[in-house]
Amino acid sequence: MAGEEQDTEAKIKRAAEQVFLEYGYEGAKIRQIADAAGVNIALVNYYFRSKEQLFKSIYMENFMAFFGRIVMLLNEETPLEVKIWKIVDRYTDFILDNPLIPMFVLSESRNGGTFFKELHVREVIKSAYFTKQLQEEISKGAIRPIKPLHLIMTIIGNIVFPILARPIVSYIGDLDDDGFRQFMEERKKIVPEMVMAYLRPT
Amino acid sequence: MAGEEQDTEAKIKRAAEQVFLEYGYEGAKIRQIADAAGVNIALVNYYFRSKEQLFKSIYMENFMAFFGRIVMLLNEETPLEVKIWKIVDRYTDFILDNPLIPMFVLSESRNGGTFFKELHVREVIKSAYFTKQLQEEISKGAIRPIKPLHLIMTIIGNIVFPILARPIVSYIGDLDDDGFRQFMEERKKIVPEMVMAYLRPT
DNA sequence: TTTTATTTTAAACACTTGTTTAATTTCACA
DNA sequence: TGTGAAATTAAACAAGTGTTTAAAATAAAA
Repeated sequence: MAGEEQDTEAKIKRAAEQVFLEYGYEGAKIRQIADAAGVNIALVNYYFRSKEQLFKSIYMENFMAFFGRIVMLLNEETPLEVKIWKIVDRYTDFILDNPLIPMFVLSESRNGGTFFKELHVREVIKSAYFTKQLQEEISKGAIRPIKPLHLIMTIIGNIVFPILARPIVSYIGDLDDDGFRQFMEERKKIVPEMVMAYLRPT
Repeated sequence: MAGEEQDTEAKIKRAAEQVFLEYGYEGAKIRQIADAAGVNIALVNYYFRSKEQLFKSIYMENFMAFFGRIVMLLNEETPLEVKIWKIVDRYTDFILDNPLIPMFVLSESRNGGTFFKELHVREVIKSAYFTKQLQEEISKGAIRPIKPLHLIMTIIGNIVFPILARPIVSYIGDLDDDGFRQFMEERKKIVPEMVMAYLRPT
């Protein structure tokens, strides 16, 4: 079975990611991570020095997955309306495949845990093609004026919020897993239509 | 100074609410709560039996504040468009006054912590006047068809999501407290306009 | 094989956790 | 004023926490 087993360090990291994503920093326990990885607890510190350092590396990766995906989609060189439809479609799929990432990334950034600043996210956004593209469309009078941050918040919020509120949404709508997925699929049509209805000049 | 000091039980509960809202269930420590209340740690269990029970009562109250406010606004007997403008305005103010509630309510409901089911929220929504009103407007052809849950998610998500992502939003937009508040004020106009632009038949 | 470095382990460490106990103080009321 | 219940406290408890240590097992190098 050559190649089936991965090296210990990767095994620990994979286990830690799963546990951190489900329970958060405070809720995750080193022993639980070690158990999930099938290794001795001392090995966790042997490879990663401390719980905090292990957490940080995992947080960074997930923040980049969460955020980098948005930036990537925003900067594709497609016409604005096509792009908006595509963002909603692709990002919804991404979030459905990784439903724990948004709550993890957002909830762990509330109490001073702002080491995402190290990633220079602001510069990435400001220099983004999307910002320029939006400004041009506004200048042409093709769409109504709106700040990029408002548009991004609207698009992403409409996709991500139902995931964050999923237990409540599923309960209220009486939805099982398939039902919830279908609910999200329906939003792939509603959200871009709503955004475009707003942007189109009257 | 009669009436200035409240009774011990209330003092503990107020302190616990503040600590739980900021740090979550796992992050909050009994000793921190007792310190914030200025009482001996044994008193916390004396009045509330256990951490879990204290947490639950606080969670329930905040869930009701978060959710009851929505239901209340949804069920006012005003024309639909007026109502949507009013919901966004009032709920934004509510959330700005209680910015920690959304993350608290949502993040603590991810891991099986689903005791909000005890509150019979589903029935409240289904029997809501809003649901009926929406159906009537659709039948009349006054607005385009949409499921109530989609409309509610869209409205609430557009208000609440920026609050959940506030550290990131503030960082990207380079906003201080006033700047963020102004950002939210701008949304009071954008969100209802977007929703109405979608709902109005072509 | 012998030697050296790397990896893994069992056990303990020092500290924090929620909770309980038993004694003390406070206070209403007879 | 004296009595008993309620409120409060210091201290301890048992279990759980992240981390470290020192020895053992494994792998690599000589």
